[in-house]
Amino acid sequence: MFPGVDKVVEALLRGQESANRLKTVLEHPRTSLVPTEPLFDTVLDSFSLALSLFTNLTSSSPQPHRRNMTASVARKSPKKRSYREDALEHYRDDSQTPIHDDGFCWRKYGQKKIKNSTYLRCYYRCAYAKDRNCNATKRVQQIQDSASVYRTTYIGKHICEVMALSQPNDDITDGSKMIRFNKTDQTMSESVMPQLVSLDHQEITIEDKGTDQITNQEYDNNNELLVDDDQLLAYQFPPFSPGNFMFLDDISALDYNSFQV
DNA sequence: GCAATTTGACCCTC
DNA sequence: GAGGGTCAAATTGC
Repeated sequence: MFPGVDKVVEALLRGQESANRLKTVLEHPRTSLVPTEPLFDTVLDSFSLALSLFTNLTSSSPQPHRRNMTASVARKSPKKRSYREDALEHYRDDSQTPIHDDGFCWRKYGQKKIKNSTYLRCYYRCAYAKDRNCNATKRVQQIQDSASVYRTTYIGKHICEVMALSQPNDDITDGSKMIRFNKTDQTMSESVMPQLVSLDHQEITIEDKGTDQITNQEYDNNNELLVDDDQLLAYQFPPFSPGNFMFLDDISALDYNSFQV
């Protein structure tokens, strides 16, 4: 078997496990106090990881799940953000349907007719931009007539999500509370930390052909994926794109023969 | 009444 | 001056 395929399957199985938990929670909404969002995140992160590993295995073809990370540049004007010089982290996704439900809450703040384009470009920012000083924004624009391709560009990091993960005890916003889990909820505590992905002990190198970016992933003795803050943000931002999302039923459709050397 | 969306104006970069 | 991103008042919907 092609090296690394077991990692992909491992990540998919983890996503499946979380999906099953989510199903259980949704089937008993009245008796379950478990929030669904962490489970959603775990499912989506697992599939994002699987896709990253999978595209690395098949890197001879163009990668649909591409990231274009650029370094942050100091803002020249405090009032106006330059979309060229103040380049924050970017993620672009082309899909046949506009991404409305990507796991984050967006608020539309504008739309504009773009030159040489038939369609309007819509601008969204994080709904918690003011409350949590989250600078994440996204643009959605239909770019092709025939195939109805929608390009969604994510810019900036979701600070609000990081805050949600790092503040398990206190209020995040006025009137909203985070639910604290005790040891009996250990499975949920694991779900709240989606960056910890149990895999075999080894190092994986992910090379992004589009940006020539190489990422090394290390695993500790506890079979947990070691992810630094930047990697965490990269994985959770955005959690997934529908065009690249692989449903559980599709796992069986994996062509393992293609991994034969 | 409040929140989300719309839309024209404003501002910044090239 | 053109093009694109954001602001903020007006509008709409719940």
